[in-house]
Amino acid sequence: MGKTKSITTFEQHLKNQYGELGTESRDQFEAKAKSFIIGEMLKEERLHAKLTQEELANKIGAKKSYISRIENGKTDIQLSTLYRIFELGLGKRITVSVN
Amino acid sequence: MGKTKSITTFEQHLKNQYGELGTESRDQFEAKAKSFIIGEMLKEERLHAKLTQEELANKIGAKKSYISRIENGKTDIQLSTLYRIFELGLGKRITVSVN
DNA sequence: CATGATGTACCACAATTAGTTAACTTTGAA
DNA sequence: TTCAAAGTTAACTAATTGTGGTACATCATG
Repeated sequence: MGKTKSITTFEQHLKNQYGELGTESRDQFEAKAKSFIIGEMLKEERLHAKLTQEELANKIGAKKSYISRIENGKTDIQLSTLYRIFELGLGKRITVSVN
Repeated sequence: MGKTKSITTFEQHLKNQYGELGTESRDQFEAKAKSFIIGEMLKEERLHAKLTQEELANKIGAKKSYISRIENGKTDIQLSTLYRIFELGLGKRITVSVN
């Protein structure tokens, strides 16, 4: 069974990192929250696979600094990147579903 | 219950659209296949909501041509774009899970 | 503490998406 | 068939990811 994380779990954490909602819209805030969640999932899976950021980066032809940025939710990644990292890099299967 | 589509479903369709696997790598091929699947999901949900591409575009502050490109899998979108379209535009919830 | 391994931040640039406009094509209904 | 609405495509610009490289920070452990 796959793991799914709720956005609410990280809301407080994000407020600490980015400050209270104010200047930015709710949408932008949620986008950051979701990048953060993806990052958390990646870190979890990477550690589970016992790989360092550098090893994972090598597997997909990227640099460790890039993996770090994604894990910390600092960048909005493309779908193809999501697949490349999880499937090519970690041998996991990504599923996107609409509810 | 959310809908999930398999990549294999569209493999033949993609071969028709892009030709046989050859010059491009399997990875690139799968990336296209997945963009296509996302597009199919979007079209399905949009029609279910009884919206035209233009109406959906207006809801998220975009143009109909952009929606069309996504529905036809012609562009590799960012995660934030995926969320914006489905959640803001269609009121649906996107879930990304790792198996 | 000292050292090496791991992870993060910063800066710069190339490649690609995001977004617009406008023309063209398809579809469906009168 | 005609016409308008809906959808597709191309061309182009602007914004941002993707990427490399380097320096810095953190962590674990002898």
